Amino acid sequence: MFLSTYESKIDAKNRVSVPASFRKALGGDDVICVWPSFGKNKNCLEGGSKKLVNNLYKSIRKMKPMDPRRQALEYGILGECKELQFDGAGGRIVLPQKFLDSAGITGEVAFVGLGERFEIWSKEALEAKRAEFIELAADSGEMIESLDLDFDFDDEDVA
Amino acid sequence: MFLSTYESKIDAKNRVSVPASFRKALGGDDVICVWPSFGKNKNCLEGGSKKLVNNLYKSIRKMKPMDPRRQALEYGILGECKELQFDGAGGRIVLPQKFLDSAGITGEVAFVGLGERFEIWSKEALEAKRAEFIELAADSGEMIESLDLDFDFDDEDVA
DNA sequence: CATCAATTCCCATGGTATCCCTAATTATCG
DNA sequence: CGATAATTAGGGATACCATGGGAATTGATG
Repeated sequence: MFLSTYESKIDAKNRVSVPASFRKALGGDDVICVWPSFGKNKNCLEGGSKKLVNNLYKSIRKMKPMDPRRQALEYGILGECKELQFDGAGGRIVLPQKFLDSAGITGEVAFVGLGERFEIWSKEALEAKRAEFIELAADSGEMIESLDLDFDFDDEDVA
Repeated sequence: MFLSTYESKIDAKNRVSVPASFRKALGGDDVICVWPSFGKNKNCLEGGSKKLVNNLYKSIRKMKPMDPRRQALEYGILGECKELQFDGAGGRIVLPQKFLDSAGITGEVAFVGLGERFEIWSKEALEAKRAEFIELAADSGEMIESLDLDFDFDDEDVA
């Protein structure tokens, strides 16, 4: 499970360190999947394990062929997704220039863990985004307690 | 179940002892999850077991993708939550500097048990907060008696 | 076939976080 | 009240991680 936010730098070769905890969450996988987010006001990259993309693919195949949502997912994710390999023991990946451009990333990036997927933001863009939703957020305690958290949990469900 | 309030000090390495009773409430888990509260006037950290976060995650996944509450929870909790490991047998965790800053914590902290979750306050901030509550609280006896306490209680339900 | 550019691989280093051992304080029990 | 255990707190050594640079490899081009 990807959690928390980590900041990291991109070097002249477009290399970036994937946070160690994210690598652990991959459970030994030596690849990671990344694609540009196509949400309206989400100027970032998204990513996850190979398994996540596989599951996504399975879900897509269950949708009706002409469903516009299906097409959006097919072209937006499967069609754009890159399987990036870690550089040796360093735990770095190389982000394609095209991806960096589309997310407006230059020097510093932030990895944001969101459960079974994560997002990669330009550091500044993320700060702006955060300010935006904190406005919207009510009291987090209330929000938590409004949820049904009282059920048994099976660890197998979440990596 | 996290109950009561305990005070504790932060050392130069940002280490803090988690109250023994809280550790027992975790039932042998060697990690604890903490994130900054994003409520408007809640200048503290929140935390709970890994299981709590997992359940939270499951609840979030049931919400509509574009629900602003969902995004607030995703970015506010999952995106911020750190899985902190206990330092050996000592029962201490290291709080990230960022967290301390956001909660205005310097030297002394207070753990406040709230059932499934707990809060970590700067000692002074909590005292101020308490004074505020006591202002608001009318007759606490009446308040307790207004609750529905007439049900069977099963110890198993609460860790 | 030679040259240049781009990418991949490998090692080096500085900083940080983790682990381990020890002392002081507090709680528990006889 | 005294003795023992458990918890909290402090400091040093170690391992890990993020990052930088250089060498080797590949691929494209003339």
